[in-house]
This record gives sequence, structure tokens and C-alpha cells, in this order.
Amino acid sequence: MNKKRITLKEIATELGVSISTVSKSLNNSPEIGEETKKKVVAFAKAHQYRTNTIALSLKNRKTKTIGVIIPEIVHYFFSNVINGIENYASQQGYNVIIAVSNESFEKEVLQMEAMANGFIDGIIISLAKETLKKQDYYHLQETMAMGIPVILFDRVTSNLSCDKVVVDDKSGAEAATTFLINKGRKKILLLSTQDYLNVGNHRTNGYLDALKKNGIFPDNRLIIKCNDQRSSEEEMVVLEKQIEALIDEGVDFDGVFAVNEIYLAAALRVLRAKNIKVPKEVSMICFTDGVISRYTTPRLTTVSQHAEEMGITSAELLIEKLEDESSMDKTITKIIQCSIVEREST
Amino acid sequence: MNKKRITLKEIATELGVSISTVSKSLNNSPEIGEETKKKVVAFAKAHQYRTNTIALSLKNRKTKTIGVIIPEIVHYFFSNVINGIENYASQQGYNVIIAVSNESFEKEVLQMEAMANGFIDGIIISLAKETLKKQDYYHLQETMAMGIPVILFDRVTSNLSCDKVVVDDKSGAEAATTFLINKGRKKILLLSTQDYLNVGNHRTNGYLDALKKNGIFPDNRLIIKCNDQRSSEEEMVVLEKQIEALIDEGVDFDGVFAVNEIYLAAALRVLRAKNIKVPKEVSMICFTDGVISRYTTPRLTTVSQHAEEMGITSAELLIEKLEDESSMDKTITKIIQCSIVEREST
DNA sequence: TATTAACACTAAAACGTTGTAGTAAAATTT
DNA sequence: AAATTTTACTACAACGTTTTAGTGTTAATA
Repeated sequence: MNKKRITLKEIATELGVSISTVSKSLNNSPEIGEETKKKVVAFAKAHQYRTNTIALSLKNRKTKTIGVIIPEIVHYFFSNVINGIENYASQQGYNVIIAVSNESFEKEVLQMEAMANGFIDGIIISLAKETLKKQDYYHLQETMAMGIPVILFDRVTSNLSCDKVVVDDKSGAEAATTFLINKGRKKILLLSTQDYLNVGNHRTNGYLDALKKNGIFPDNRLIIKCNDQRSSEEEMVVLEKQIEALIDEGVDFDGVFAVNEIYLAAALRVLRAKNIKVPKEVSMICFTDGVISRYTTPRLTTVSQHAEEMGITSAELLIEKLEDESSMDKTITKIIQCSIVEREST
Repeated sequence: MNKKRITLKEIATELGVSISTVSKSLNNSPEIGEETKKKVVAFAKAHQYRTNTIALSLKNRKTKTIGVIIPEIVHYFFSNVINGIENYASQQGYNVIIAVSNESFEKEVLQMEAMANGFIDGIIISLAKETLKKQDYYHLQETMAMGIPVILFDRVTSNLSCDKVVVDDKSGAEAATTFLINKGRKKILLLSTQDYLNVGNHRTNGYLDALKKNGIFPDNRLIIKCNDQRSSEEEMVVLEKQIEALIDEGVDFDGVFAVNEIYLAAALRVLRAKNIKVPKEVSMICFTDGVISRYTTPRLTTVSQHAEEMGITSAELLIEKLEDESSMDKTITKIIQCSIVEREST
């Protein structure tokens, strides 16, 4: 049954013409006479000729494929970004290869090398936590040196000179905090991450700035920086304990701003257990407009990072670089603005 | 700066030997003298020679790449499956290309054709809702006829003869329903989907069977088949209204079994609004062990479909087919057993 | 009528590999 | 010393395309 794929050569011998004639006919070249063209095209269609992309790639030295490396795929933000990339790319005739670093430096390097070894024209990547901590960007520099364009998104570094797409974390955090302040909240609990993650860092700064601009003196007891290692399950238990302890110690707060959904969901659980009313007594907001926010009770007000837009923008930037030689020199950084999605928790 | 990639030919001229010698040296062939080998290997390393995978693919007629087509990527189950596929595949030296059909028949066909046009050795796919409704599998048959192995997972059809990986939906649903019955519940609300989705269909049957085996007569008012078109946001509003109406009409139930997380989350919201205690008054369970279940209050008891395992199994099946010619004839269907993850809602 | 232009096609190289077959020179055997 | 084997290489085809540079015919021009 295996009807295998037919090649130009086979069509040529079958039809008694040369390979070039077949190729040119199929590409509708004016060099070939109308009759011959028709004959070839008809035969090709009848035998379901499909041009072999690999041979083409070899010849053109481009694969029309872009590689994406993300820290995690089971993740609302990242899967949305991919969605954006995939949509734009496939619409532009590009394939998308996905690789997952699992937040590991080593795996990121491996995946990057595998991709750079052919098969992709350019790379879109969000750095693994480990890479950010290590600050070792040799693999990226190598790839770029080979003439493969790299676009960094979300988890970026200033140590690399390439196109970047970032969320305006700081002003998003500032807006979120200000949003709570405008609702009359003054004692706002911040649930953030360790500082080496620029994301957490920027958001913490935005929070601090908002307080400052509103003349509120920050209270260190109200700033929790979660130690986000691996398993988010365990992490949550620890965080819940911390918040519980805070309440038990009598540290008072009337607002919570978390740098992601799950931190806020954890806080919500604790408040519920302590029978504290949300949003009446405590108003809550967080980054990442994901699934969780839509299904808790009350639903969570969030700061949307427009993940899909980030994906599209990254893909645009990359494809622009791939198709327009002259764009290779300049490096652009696109900043995606956040927006607040108000739900029931504020 | 562009140090481009060095080729065998360049190494050869540089070192004054033939291309074959270089190739063989790098592949550590016994045909080549030790000294020459050393020289070549050293030179190659110094210039960071990387073998061009595309040329290799053309030569070997295999790409070491597998294509995955899923209906949606921003989806806990599917992204987990991909995770499984990616893990196993990359461990076996395979790349993974992802494409999204967005539940559209047309896009599925397009993506499939793009993939089949070279670039992939085999395909793992979960069918789009539209395809299932249309029952048109010509594109899949074509691909298989071309000698490209296809593995179907989760959303499968009996009209195609190929390897399949499915969840034991029926017995999972039966187990879930029985689980509620064993907790003393008799009036169990079922939140399912339209029947053309075999998933919803099987789960409904499992529910029905469980009732039967326990001598409970099914109550049609307690079976809601959601009309799951596009936007899940709107869908939820409708579903919530339906459940609310049910309660207002005085239709009584003490358990809820939903075929997915979000239906159960919606139900939970309604019960909360009506001040009905979970799990005291109503016990709840659902399919899909996703993120939502972990962050609602109470956390939801779920039926895990072991998405990652499905991914791994699919990849195993495919790679087996790719590497072992003789396995091409037989078709296997692997059934992944579900398991119940008990949390706070029961 | 001789030259040129247009037409309809073909040959061959190139993209980067690998593997088969071939070839000198050196080493071994008879 | 001649025949054979071994060693250490090289040439070349092949994978499936596209493209450049031809090559005969026929038609148009001088």
C-alpha cells in the first residue's frame, strides 16, 4: 500500500523529459512551453507530488522552522506564548519546534545545541531559572555568533545583545499596587520571589514605588519572598504556613499583591480558613491572568501580561530578522504593557 | 563576527585530505590512520564543526523529528501529554514539532499536510472536535498510505487502523461514580458533553453503569450535557445558570460528577453561592487532574488521566514503529488506567 | 540569404553528508 | 623475488531540489 513519495526524477523519466523541465513546469517558469507544463502539472497532481522540504532546506540553507525553548510547558503563561508564536509563525509559513528546559541550565544548553545543529532558522527563548542564577550565557552567544538570530522573551538578561520582548513588570506591579491603594488599602502584603528572577525583582520594585508615591512606608514584615524551588506543591504548603503565621502574630493587612496566581490562590485559602472576607476585609490582586483566577471563589483580579501578544511579537521580530538581511544589525526591545483584569477579589 | 558553520569540505581542503577522510575520521572509522584521525578531530573541535542534520536527513530519509498535532495547547491535559512526549523523545534523540489544530478540521488537515511534506518521521495526534463530528479521516489515511506512521491519542476513532493510546474513560467514570456512591451518595448530578465526543460519551456510559450496578435508577434531570462550543467563558455562564435553575426547581442532589475540571469548578461556584456545603451536603469529583482542582476551596477530588504517561506511551509506540521496520504491520491500542486523586471535595 | 532573436528545452553543479568501490604503497607471505 | 594481503587513503554516487549556463530548432530581422 505504501505509495511512497514521488520525486522529480521519477516524473521526468516517466514523462520522458528532463528533471529541470519538471521542476520548472511545477514552478510555472516561462521557459517551458504551455503544453509541457500542463502535462507535467497534471501528472504531478495525479501522483500527488509533494516537494521534499528537506532537499529544499539543504539547497536554500533555510528550514522555515523556528525553535522555541521554554522553561516549562505545563504553564498557562508559556503555553499561551507558544500559542501566539505558533499562530503567527504558521500563518507566515513557518514551522515551530518546541523544547523544554525544565528550568535546568544543562538541558537548556543541550536543547539549544541540538537546535543550532541545523533544523532551525532562529530561536525564541525564555531563560531557565538556573541559567539566570548562573549568569552563563555562552551557549546563546555561540548560537548568535553562528548567525542564528535569537529572541529573548520574558526571562531576559541585559548581558546579551539581541532582540527582546518583555512585559513591563515594574509598571504593571505599580499599577496593581496603586489599584489596591485606590480601593483604600494601605497595608498591602506582597508575595514575591527571590530577587535573582528579574521578574520578581521588577515587580517588587513596582510595589515599592507605588507605596512611595502614595506616601506609604513599606513594612518589611509584609514582604514575603518565596523560595521557589522545584515542586510548587511543597512550596505552597510553606507559603500558606508563612501567611498563617503572619496572621497569628497579629500582623495586620488589608490587601494582597502576589506576583503570580498560585501565590494568591494560596493566600486566598488561608484567608478562607481564617474566615477573613475577600474582598471586604482584604482586597487581592496578582500577576498572571491564568485559569486559576477564573475558577476560584471569589474570582481573582489579575494583571494580564498578554502572553499571546508576547508570542506574536517575538515571532514577528524573529521572522523579520530572518527575511530581511538588513535587520540583522539593530536590536530591538519591545515592551508589552500589562493591563488589569478586574474580577471579584477587589 | 559571523563565524558560520564549517563543513567537511572546508576541513578537507584546509587539511589537505579528502572529504571522505574527514567524514570517516570524525566517525572514528578504522579505515583511517590514528594520526590523521587525531589531526582531523582536533581541527574539527577547534573550529566547532557540527554535522549538518539537514544533509543527513536528506541522505538517510529520516529526520529524527516527530510531529504532534493537538487541538489546543493552553490546556492542562494536552500540555502534559506534550511534556511526556517531549521528555521521552528528546531522551531518544528525537525532536518534537508541535502544531495546533484549534479544534478545526481545516487547520488539522493543513498542519498534517505541512508535516507530511517532509520534516517528520511520524505523527502523534489527538483529533479536533470538528474532525470527530465530520468523521472525515482522509488526511490521516493519506499520511499513513505514504508510509508515515500515525499514533492517535485520547481523541481517537475506530475508523482508523493505527496505534492508539486511550484513557479508560468508561471505567474511570464508573470508578468515580462508584466512589461517590460508596460515600453514601445516591442522587448524583452528571455534567458531561455532547455525545459525538467519544470522551463525553464513554464517561456518561461509565456513570450510567455505576448507577445500574448499584441499583440506582438514573434521573434524566440529573444529566446535563453541555454544548461545548468555543469560548469556555460563555459556556460556563450557561452551565452555571442551568445548575442554578435545577436547584431552584427543587431538584435535589448530593453528589456531582463532572467530565472535566471546569464544569466542576462552575458547579462549585453555584453551590457556594447557594450556601450549600461541600463536601458535607454535596460530594464532588471530576475528570482531569489539572491546576484548578488544586487551588479551589475545597480542593477538588479528581480522576487523573495520567496525561504525561499517555505522552510517553504514544512516543514509545511511535519510536518503536520508526526504528523497527517489522513493527509496522501490527497495530496496538494501549489503554491507560485512570486513578482517583482524593482531595477535599469528597 | 545570412544573421540574430526567441523558444523550448537539457546538462550539470551545488547544498553537506555517508558509504561503496577503487587505488596506490607498504607489509607480509610463499 | 613474486604474489598476496593489509593499510590508509581518495573518488564518486546518491539523497531531491533549484538554477545557471548551455543547446539545438524555428521564427524574425537585416
